[in-house]
Amino acid sequence: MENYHILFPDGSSASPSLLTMTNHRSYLQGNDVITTTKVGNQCEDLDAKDVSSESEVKVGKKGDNKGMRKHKYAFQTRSQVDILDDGYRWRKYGQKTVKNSKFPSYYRCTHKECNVKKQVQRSSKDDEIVVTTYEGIHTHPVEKFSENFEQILRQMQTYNPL
DNA sequence: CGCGTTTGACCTGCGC
DNA sequence: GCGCAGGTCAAACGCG
Repeated sequence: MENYHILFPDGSSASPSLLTMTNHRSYLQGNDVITTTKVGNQCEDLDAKDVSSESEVKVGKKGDNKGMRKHKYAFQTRSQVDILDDGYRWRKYGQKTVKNSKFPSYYRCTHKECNVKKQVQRSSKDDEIVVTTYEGIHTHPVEKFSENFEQILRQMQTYNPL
């Protein structure tokens, strides 16, 4: 029932007992699999690999590279629902039809002066796979606790020194 | 009434 | 330079 595990960038996985699913079973149901996935400059990395590391993505157009960095990392979740309750409040600001019948949705953190974005899209090949891409670092604490994601983020921070 | 979603238009980067 | 595709804006709308 609670067949649920998380794959971390170093290849280790969290035991299901580490995660308290009580309050979030409606979001993450049995057989859910969360996989942290590297996001390079191209999002096609998402479909290619299932385990790699969080990365800092250099943002900057050619000829105007100021060396500015953005943190960007992604989850692959196997779930029927798109929206993971990660403890933050998200406001949807766009949805776009893309060629390969994918429908990415774009969300922004509603907290003022916190322009963290996330993009949610379903995998083109496996309809049950939801790819959630986070971009940016929250400048404020979580607004409500989500125990399973707290664990995830705690692990993620190991790879995200700030 | 305030906040979040929907949705078409608009903007911008990139390949040809 | 042009056109396409991805990303964002913002007005209208819905819901609690």
